[in-house]
Amino acid sequence: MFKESTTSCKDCNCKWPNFENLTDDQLALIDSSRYQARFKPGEIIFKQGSPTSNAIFLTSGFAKIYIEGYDNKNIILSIVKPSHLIAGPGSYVDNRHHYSLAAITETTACFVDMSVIKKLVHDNSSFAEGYLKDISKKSLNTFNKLLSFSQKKMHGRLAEGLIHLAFDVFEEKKFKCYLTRQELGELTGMTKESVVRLLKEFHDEQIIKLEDSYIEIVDRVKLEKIMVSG
Amino acid sequence: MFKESTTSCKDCNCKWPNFENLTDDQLALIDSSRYQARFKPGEIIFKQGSPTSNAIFLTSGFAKIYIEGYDNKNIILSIVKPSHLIAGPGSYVDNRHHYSLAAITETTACFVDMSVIKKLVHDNSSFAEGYLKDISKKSLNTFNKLLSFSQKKMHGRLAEGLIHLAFDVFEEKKFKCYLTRQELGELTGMTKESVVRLLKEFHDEQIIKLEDSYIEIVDRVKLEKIMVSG
DNA sequence: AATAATAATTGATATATATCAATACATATA
DNA sequence: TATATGTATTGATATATATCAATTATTATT
Repeated sequence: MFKESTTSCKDCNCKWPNFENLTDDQLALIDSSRYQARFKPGEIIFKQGSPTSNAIFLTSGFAKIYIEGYDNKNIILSIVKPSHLIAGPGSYVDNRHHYSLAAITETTACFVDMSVIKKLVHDNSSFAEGYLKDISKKSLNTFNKLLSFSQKKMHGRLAEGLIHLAFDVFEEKKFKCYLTRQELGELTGMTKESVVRLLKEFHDEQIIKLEDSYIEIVDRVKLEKIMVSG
Repeated sequence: MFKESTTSCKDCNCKWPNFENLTDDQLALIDSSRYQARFKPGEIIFKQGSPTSNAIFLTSGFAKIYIEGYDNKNIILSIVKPSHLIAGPGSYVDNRHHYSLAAITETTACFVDMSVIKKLVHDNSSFAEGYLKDISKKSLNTFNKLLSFSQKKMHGRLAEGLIHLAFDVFEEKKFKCYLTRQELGELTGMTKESVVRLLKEFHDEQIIKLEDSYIEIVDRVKLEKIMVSG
């Protein structure tokens, strides 16, 4: 990990949409407190338990947000990409991260001092509302995860995970799956062995196609059916 | 359910702590938009999917917040009591409730127009921060629920649920358990039959004591051990 | 290119927990 | 008081999924 400095926030093409609510001065404030760093796949950007000193914005690459649970079992909450805010709910509770963030590809990230974000939340009510919307949306995602994990069977959860990866994260029906089988399991709540078996099953039934490190959604309709029914 | 009108917000002894951040005028605004109603056990206060027109504050009694999942299986997210805000994350996303709220005891509740709350969030940044803190805290609770549900075994989850009920909700080590076995299952992620069997097991091991509709935490230390290890 | 380390795969087995079915109990209703 | 409805309990059985163990690929390192 080494430091790097590129553009300014003002002309960043992957800035958080909520930054539109800031004045030029306010955006400049973010810019001045910001620093950028690069991470290799697997490197930890921040760690569960550490202080929430910074908000993070990816400027390139993908990373995983994951809860480190009991005996080394993780739950991947989401795969994040540029133009999203990454600031845990801990920032407004106990100033601690309640999950970890790690790069899954080569990644560049901007660090913005959390006190600057908080100041802007305080000074600019539209920005505060944008922040509120953001964490509300994330809260709903967690609800959905809770529901999936506790009421769906493996097939349904894996289908859901694959659809999410293809259409929300990588935005390609055929995508390079940077996640290991282990990580796919952490995303969908099952063991890596089960992931292997089910992926093979979906492949054999020609719902998906496995090719090298690529996964292609072949029959989206069927996969969605499995997602809702299973 | 019939309407009822008692005190004002100003001298309500169970108002949401974040109301301290409001001016007298702002609190009066809430007061004027507020109306109060009474519910019998089991009655639904609001329903998942309905518009988030109002924020709710209980003034007496207990209620359950629950997600209605697939084939009539619910997840009870929490048991709520007076002096807490009840306003789903949907208010800032799609204006729909993503969970239902139902009384579990005789309950009185205040309804406050959500547009008033939103106006105050917009006008009063301290109030907005209080709101932010509140939903952040709830978000962390959901993380914990996700973790419990996906990584703990039944024993651990039940122990966690009982401790929560005794010490956070009813605030008595011996409490009248208004929840049915079915509901205890929805709270802890298991079937009613499993609840029955495990409660009996805890009772036989003298960790808890079951007496009529009361549950008493007899050996809190042991129960906490089960909670973290299970 | 050779070796080590990590990830993927496969099969056999164990286990936690749900489901089903029947009965007993409690509470509400006529 | 009798009847109906919902809830609690118990036991037997089914099943989804994890765990364990061994093998094969793949990727990184010397």
